[in-house]
Amino acid sequence: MEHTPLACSHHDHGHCITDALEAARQLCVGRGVRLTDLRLQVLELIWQNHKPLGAYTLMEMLAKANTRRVAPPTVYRALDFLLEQGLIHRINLLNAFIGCPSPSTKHQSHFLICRACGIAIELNQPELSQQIIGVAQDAGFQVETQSLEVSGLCANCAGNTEHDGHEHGHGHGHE
Amino acid sequence: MEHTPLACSHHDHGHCITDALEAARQLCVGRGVRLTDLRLQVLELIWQNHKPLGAYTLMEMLAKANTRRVAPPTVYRALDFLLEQGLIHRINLLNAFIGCPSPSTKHQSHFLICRACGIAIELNQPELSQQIIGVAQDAGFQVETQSLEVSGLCANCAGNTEHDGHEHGHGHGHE
DNA sequence: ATAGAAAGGTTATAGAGTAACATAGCAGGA
DNA sequence: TCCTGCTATGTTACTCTATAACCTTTCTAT
Repeated sequence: MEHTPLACSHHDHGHCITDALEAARQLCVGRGVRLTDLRLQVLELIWQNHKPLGAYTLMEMLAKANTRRVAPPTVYRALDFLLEQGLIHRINLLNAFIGCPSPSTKHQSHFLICRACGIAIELNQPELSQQIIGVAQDAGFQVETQSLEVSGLCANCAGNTEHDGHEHGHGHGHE
Repeated sequence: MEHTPLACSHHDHGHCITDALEAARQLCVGRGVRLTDLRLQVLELIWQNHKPLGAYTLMEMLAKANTRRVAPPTVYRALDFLLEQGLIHRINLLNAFIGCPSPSTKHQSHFLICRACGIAIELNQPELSQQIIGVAQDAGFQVETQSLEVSGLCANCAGNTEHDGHEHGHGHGHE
């Protein structure tokens, strides 16, 4: 990560990770479900940064970390568990997964995704959820899950491209 | 389709198709782009009903219709064209594609998707788009595309399951 | 006519996800 | 304690989704 993408710029990310892992541990204990080594390790890898990671990327990371190579079902099962517990979200736009910063409160999946640096910022907008439910109800539709994926440029990347020149669409390499 | 799923219930779908194809033709002429036989045929197949269709399903349909088998790149190129022209939308949740009823006006991709019958209902809610843009701006994020995919039960299916009993999750077969 | 661009054909492969079955590890009860 | 059953993980093979790379055909404009 060359120019430490945006939300990442000004925070101690180690703190994000330890907080997320501790929250996950407590939450699993409270629910009586088992946060095994593998599941914890996958969660930890997902939290390495604020960019969604694909299942196969995670497999490679696990292989590097463990010297053992895990097969797809292994990582998908861990991901399924984490999804069920609300510890991660799936970004359909990218076929990728990202850590949830507030797993203890039930909420919908609303993300801003930067096409330049790849970061995904989770929104916390209950009013937006409510408005969407309202619109759906007007159509007689009974909402179960919401997935909002907004693509564009994050504050950092939009700022950078504007300084660079007037261009805004070349996604200057990032990883 | 046994119990003609919802929005499909009470409309002349042949009309949907002819309207969509005519609109597509005019739009392409106006833009000076070529709506070739293949592209038109793919669009027509997508409009067969209001359910999103996968690329490989389309390939099979093309094979049946044409006696010739087309390879994946062929159908994906047609889909790319139709996406670029706004004639169809991609439903990320399903890896599938669906016709756009109003391709001439630029708009975002907002859908209600029934998990029981598979129908996808496109919303037309500029205020919702605006609210999303507003929320993004508050985070310094510059929006380029929006994808809202709401999953749940459509009016028809919610009604049916409630009458059937108290169950609501068996997605009683539909095709 | 003919060059260049655009569209489509073909082969091969990458990427994402799951089915089915085998094994290991952890629980609680006799 | 041992047994039993459940949960988690390992393994193999496969399906589904999508694209790379290269070639041929078909338009279009001069």
